[in-house]
Formats: sequence, C-alpha cells, structure tokens
Amino acid sequence: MPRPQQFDRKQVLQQALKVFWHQGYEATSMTDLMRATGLSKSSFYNTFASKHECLLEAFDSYRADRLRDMDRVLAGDNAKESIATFFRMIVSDAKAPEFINGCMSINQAVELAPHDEAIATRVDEDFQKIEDALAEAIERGQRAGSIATRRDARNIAQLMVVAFPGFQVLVRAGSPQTRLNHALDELLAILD
Amino acid sequence: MPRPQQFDRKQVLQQALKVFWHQGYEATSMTDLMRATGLSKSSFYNTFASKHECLLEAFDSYRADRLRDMDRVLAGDNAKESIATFFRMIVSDAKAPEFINGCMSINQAVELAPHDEAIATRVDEDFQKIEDALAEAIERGQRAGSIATRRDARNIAQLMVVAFPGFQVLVRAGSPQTRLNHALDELLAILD
DNA sequence: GCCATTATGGACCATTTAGTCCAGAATGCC
DNA sequence: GGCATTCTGGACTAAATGGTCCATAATGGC
Repeated sequence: MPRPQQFDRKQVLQQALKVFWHQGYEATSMTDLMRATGLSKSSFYNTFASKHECLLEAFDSYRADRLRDMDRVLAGDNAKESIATFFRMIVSDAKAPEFINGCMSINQAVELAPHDEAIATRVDEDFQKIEDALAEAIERGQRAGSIATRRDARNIAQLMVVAFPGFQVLVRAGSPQTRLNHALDELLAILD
Repeated sequence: MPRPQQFDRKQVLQQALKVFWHQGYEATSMTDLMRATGLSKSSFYNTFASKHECLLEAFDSYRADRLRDMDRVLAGDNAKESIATFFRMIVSDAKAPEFINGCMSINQAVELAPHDEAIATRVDEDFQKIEDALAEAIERGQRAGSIATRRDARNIAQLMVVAFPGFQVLVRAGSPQTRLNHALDELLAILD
C-alpha cells in the first residue's frame, strides 16, 4: 500500500510548539518551522493546511498537557498545599530554560487573541478552566480546613486567575526571583 | 533656510504607537506604519533610523505618559483609595476601545522582551517603578491609617506588580468584567 | 518484481518585507 | 527672485514571506 510517513506527527508538533512558544506566531517563519521539525515544505503542507493550522494543533496539544498537569497538581489531598504547589511551580520552573517562555496560553492571549477568533476562544476556555479548578480547590480546602478564610471561594479564584498571567508574564520577562517569591507568599496568605 | 518638516513628530509617534500597541511589533508592517502616520517612506526613514527605532521612541513616549498618569493617581491623599483607583482604571478602561489593547509595556514584556535587550531593559524598569510607587503608597497609607494591614508594604506591592500584568492581559484577551471586578475586590481586601 | 499509492525534495510562485535612493518640489533667508 | 537646504513621492532593491506543484523516490501488498 502507501508509503508510510517518515516522521512522527506528535514529535513534529512538539518541535513546532517549542518554536511558537518561544518566538510567538508572527516571529516564526516557515524556515524556522522546517528547521525545527526537520520536515520539508511539501511534507509540512501535506500534514498541515497552513502555518496557522499547525499553530492551532500544536497549541491544543500544549493546552491539553498543561491542563492535565494542573488537574493533577490540584488533586492533592491538602487543597492549600496543592494551590501553593501550582503557583510555586510557575515561579520555580522559571529557572528551567524550557519554561522560561512563560505559559503559551498567556503569550497568545497577548499576541493573537485580540485579532484571532480561534485563539481567543481557546484562551477564554483556558482562563475559565483555571478559574473553575482553583475555585473548586479552594472550596474543598475550606470544607476540609486547610484553608481558613471565609471569603468567597469563587472570588478568590478570580483573583488567582489574574495572578496567573501576572506570574507568567513576569517569568517570561525575566523578573527577579525575590519579587516572584514575595508575591507568591502574599497571594497564598489570602487563604489564611 | 531649509524647508520645514511637514508633519509633527509627536503626532507621528502617537499614530505609530497606536498601531504598535494594537497589533504588536512583528505584525505591524511598514505599510501599516505609513498608512497610520501619513508619512511617505522617505520621510519615515528620514525621521527614524528603522522600524525598530520608531518602536523604541513611540514606546518611550508611551511609558513616560503612563508613568506620569500612575504617579498622579497614586499621589492622592488617601493612599488606599489611590491604589484602588489605579487598578479600577485598568479594569474600567477596558470598556473604552482605546484601552482595550491592555498595557503596551506588558504586551512588549511578552512579545519582544525575551529577545530584545532594549525592550527588556525598559520593561524591567517599568515593573520596578510600578513596584516602588505602590510600595511607597502602601507605606504612606499604613502610616496615615487608610491601610489597616500590618503586612510588609514591599511584599504587598510585589503581589500587586504581579496583579498588574494579570489584569492587563485579561483586559486584552477580553475577559468578562465580573471576573476582573471580583479579582480587584479581593486584591484590595488585602489592604484591610 | 510489479503496481498502486503516498511521501518527499526542491524548484517555483506571487506577494510582501524592510530599507535605499534620487530627482524634484517646497521653503526661508537674503 | 534666486539660492541653499531640506523634505518628500515614488521608483527601486534584495531578501524573505507563506504557499503550490510536480517529478521522483519509497513503500506494502500481491
């Protein structure tokens, strides 16, 4: 039958993601994409309808991964500790060169969301999922006792949804660790 | 003597700023810039060394304006109210089409800062100035009594520096007002 | 080994990119 | 009005853009 594909679509997407994540969409050229994925132009366009479609697919796989990560972290028994870990990972991951790019959903909220419906929808969804997951964790912590505050869980979650892109942007911009750590301490203190 | 310039440099910068702010740097072409400023190519390059130099100059004038705005707002007698106003303006300005772009410093923290030294320096400086201004206001409020909390002013300011890009990104991404308002309430509650 | 089918390298495309350059128009001073 | 000087429209460039296409190579089933 047909000749089998010489490359792994998942790996290609992973490589494409790296460059989109690091450079942004507009700053990434087809040449960059071909170099990163190792694909020829024909193979690329045989696989993706366009550069933009490739972005969407790479972005979606990224989003799925990170949402899974989030759910796993927030699933810990001690809700307060889980939330602390969730944010602490953002800050400490900043030291790993891989994550110095911030969060791609946030980068795209800035770059394309205002002019790109498909991206805007995804970004909205991501924020909503983060808010819901945090609200649920906070409620759980309040019931179980690890979270002392009686303030409305949803409202606190909404502040944390604001803090999330805040941390990610500061990480991407290379903000000093002390600022991030102190901010994190203050954020978590709200739960007391 | 020489023929005088047919345009006002400040106005040109203002128009260039608009398009950089709205679209970002990479997505803005020389064609966009010429259309927005009304300048011909030769006049443009006679005025700015490059597209990038034009960005820097437009960005610097934007930064000066916004920093002045911030200082003015934070100079109010009631420090707590001043801080509230500072953040409330970000959220409510989101309704004005002019400010739906978020804050350009934040947009640039995401787009260029990671790969552009000149932008990174400016963005760092902006964050530092925001942090300093907020810390100073918080201390003032604590001394004067409008701010009740005894938590460290600098640390609270650092959380607010995180919240700042958070709000701006959500505004740019078109986040619902309720989320922004609730987040803001929670943020200000820290001062009590 | 042949065939049907798909993958692929590379040539090719029109368009757009940022940027240069020059000839001529406009101006202020004398 | 003439001159020195500067401004500016538009032609021009080389390179890069995203994307198309085809001839060929590779493959699995028979």
